[in-house]
Amino acid sequence: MSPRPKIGLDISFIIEAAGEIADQYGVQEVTLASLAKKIGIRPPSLYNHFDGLPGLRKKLAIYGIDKLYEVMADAAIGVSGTEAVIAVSQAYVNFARKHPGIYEATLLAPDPEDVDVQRAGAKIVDLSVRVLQAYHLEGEHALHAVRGLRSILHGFSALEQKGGFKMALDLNESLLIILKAFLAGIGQRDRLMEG
Amino acid sequence: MSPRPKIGLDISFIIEAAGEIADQYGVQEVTLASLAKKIGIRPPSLYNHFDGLPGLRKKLAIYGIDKLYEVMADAAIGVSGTEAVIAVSQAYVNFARKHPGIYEATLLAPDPEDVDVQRAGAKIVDLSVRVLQAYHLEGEHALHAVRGLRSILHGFSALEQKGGFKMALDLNESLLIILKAFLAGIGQRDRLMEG
DNA sequence: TGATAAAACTAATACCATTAGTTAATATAA
DNA sequence: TTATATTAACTAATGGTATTAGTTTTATCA
Repeated sequence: MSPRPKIGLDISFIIEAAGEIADQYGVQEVTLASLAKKIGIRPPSLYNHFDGLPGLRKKLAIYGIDKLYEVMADAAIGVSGTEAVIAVSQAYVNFARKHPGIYEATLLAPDPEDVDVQRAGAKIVDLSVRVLQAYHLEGEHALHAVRGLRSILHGFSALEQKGGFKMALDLNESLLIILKAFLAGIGQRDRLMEG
Repeated sequence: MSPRPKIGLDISFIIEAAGEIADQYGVQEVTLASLAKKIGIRPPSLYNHFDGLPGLRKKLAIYGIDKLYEVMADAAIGVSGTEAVIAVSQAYVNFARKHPGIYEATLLAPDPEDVDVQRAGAKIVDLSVRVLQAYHLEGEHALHAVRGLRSILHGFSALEQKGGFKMALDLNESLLIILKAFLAGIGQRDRLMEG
């Protein structure tokens, strides 16, 4: 059928290089110029591998979402209930800490509605739904809970990264307390009755 | 002492113009070129008002934080307890919806450790602490709770903006459920005993 | 071996921030 | 009121950026 591409730079290799730049210098430093320099080619040559800077950002976003999913799924192995939610959450936050640039790139896709981006993100949503099923939430309540968990995890990660938490107070302890509070609130049935 | 500046463009006017560009076209479109064009001067002239693009970003961040604080403080008037927390939270999220570019700029200061930026942000933290005092949290617990609330609000706002919530599910309902769950969990004393 | 297609390249363009140096106008001081 | 100092605009020039067009090299396949 279609002839194999000539032996050149592998697209995965290129995206990984972009991820390294993002983690090391920040996602804004991922330019066609810096990326080309890192892998030893000229900027225009990159257009053979993706559609300009927007194309690179999309591929990097999907790459990051996939990597994030992997560490979350791995953390979910062998645990259940609240313990599983916390393990998955800590994996999420630790990924953002270890790969600040790649994590930031996960939300920097030029078009969030893009099918490929959506499909990658859906896996994380599905995993979150499964892990929260221990709380036996009814119907839409499970979806609200997923939004809450994701809001906490992204908000916490982003604020930690951008220097939003300035107090001298243990960050891991904060995360644990926040998660436990949210999960306890999600778990109780009569929450809506009170004052 | 120091002579008054000649009648020229007011810095507040310039920053407001930058905010309009941010809200209309996205914060990435706030360039010295686009801003100069909007206010009818040449790009280099802007250097008389702030120190290049980083200087503009810092001023825009502080401007946004101040505006966000205003709507939050206004929402806190005449309410107390859980009602106050929810009112302030909704004001936060609504500000991010109404001013997506300005909101995004609040976290885009070139140096988050900058004294002026910190001072602006501290007012929001203080307000959050005061509003959460209804829960009579002991010592550090109040600070963990503030971090949690801020994580939820920023995470929710950012994900809503970046298209992170794709399900057809009412967003305001999600926010309310998330907040009530978190606050219920924060409120109960024996949370740490369970499973 | 020869044809094809991929992937590199050079050259050129347009837009961006930034710096240097200049000019005009205003406010302050005598 | 006049002279001076200061502010805020300007033009011109530089270097970095993405991007397009057109060319060349090279690997793969028939």
